[in-house]
Amino acid sequence: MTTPENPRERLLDAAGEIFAEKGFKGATVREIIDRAGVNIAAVNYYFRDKERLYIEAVKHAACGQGEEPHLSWSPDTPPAQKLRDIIRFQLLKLLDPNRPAWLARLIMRELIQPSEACAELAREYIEPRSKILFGVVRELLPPGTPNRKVFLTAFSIVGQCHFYCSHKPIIRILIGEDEYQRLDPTTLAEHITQFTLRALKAEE
Amino acid sequence: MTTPENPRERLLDAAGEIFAEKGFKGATVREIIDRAGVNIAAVNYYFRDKERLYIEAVKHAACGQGEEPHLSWSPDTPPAQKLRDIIRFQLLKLLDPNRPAWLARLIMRELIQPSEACAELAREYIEPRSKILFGVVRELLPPGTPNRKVFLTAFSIVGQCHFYCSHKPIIRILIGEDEYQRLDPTTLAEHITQFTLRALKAEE
DNA sequence: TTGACATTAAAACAGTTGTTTGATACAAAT
DNA sequence: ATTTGTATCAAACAACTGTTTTAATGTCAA
Repeated sequence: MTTPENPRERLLDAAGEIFAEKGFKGATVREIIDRAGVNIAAVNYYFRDKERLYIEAVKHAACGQGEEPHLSWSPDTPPAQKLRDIIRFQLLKLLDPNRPAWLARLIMRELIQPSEACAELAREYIEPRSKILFGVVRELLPPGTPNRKVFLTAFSIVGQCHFYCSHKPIIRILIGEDEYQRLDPTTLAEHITQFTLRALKAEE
Repeated sequence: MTTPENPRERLLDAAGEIFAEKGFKGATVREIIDRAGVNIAAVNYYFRDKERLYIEAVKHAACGQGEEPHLSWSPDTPPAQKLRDIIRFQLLKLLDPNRPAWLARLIMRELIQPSEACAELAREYIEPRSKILFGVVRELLPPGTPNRKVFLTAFSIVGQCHFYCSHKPIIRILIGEDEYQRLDPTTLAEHITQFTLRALKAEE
């Protein structure tokens, strides 16, 4: 990512990063303008104040996040393979250090303390994705399985995945830094997939 | 819960609440001492500074929240029953409406932005508890199962439980308020236990 | 060149922050 | 009664915060 030369976007980039890292109160405008390499008066000039900068930074981060590779299967793909793809895709997105990780933190902050900035973000982003998982789970379960069982199963899957992201600091302490480093997304994806498939296969 | 009259605990209670609500930076010591009804110098007197107050407040909220019924089984308890007890116990604690709601937010803040409190909490509180779960999982898996598989399995279990706490707002949106209200801890515990036991039984 | 406008710069502002001070009240022990 | 130590208080402190001001700079058309 090349750093843009116009101060407005430089501010947005720096702000998104630092706001995600330290929260709204924890981040100072001086630190932001310092990383952006602009004068402090620029935040008042391009945005009204710190809060307006925050809102714009969140929107900028959410929209500018590049296109995602869509999950699309051929009609005869076995549901077990679809499940594997979903889990792997999710874990890669949650744990890949190459990806800008601070967007996830921004969203987790909004989970705890929602602001109007990204209130609708979770809804527009998560809901369509969960619909896909619900469908695959329904394929894997016996026909006529009640709705409740479907999403309980789906939550068991997603819960396993997100745990490695949301509770990362604690996992790191529990199993030690060395062991943690060996937990690559592919290994985890395979474990969760097998774990889930066994639980579902024994279902009937 | 009656408010204690000694300033130290009054500070801890007020601090936990406000830190959870606004985060470490967002909360001011003046607001805390105001709610606690003590003088501002008390935070320096009983704790060294704001940060030490924060650490103690987190630990106080996580651990000191009433005595826990200890998990103790007779030597001939089958491991499957132990697992069921652990899951049920955990979910009851995570979703108990009597438990102040701000406790979860406080811990989630630590997960997003770990401070020294997170490390102390993990070592003093979480580690001993996880040891118990690791032991039960080891009983459930075939003898000689490698360590990594043990805690991957344990994380699959804990991940399923904590998901209902950490992602509560999203679950509420996804399945609707009515359906959410019907998700009592007992139902969830039974689902997760069955799900896990099936995954492990098919193991061999 | 001149003037108007957009942009950047440094400094100052006013308010809030965490923290410390020094005095005071109270109790128990000498 | 005097001393000793604990606990509490109002007040002040120094540092940092977001924001504003004011001046300087650059750009481009007339």
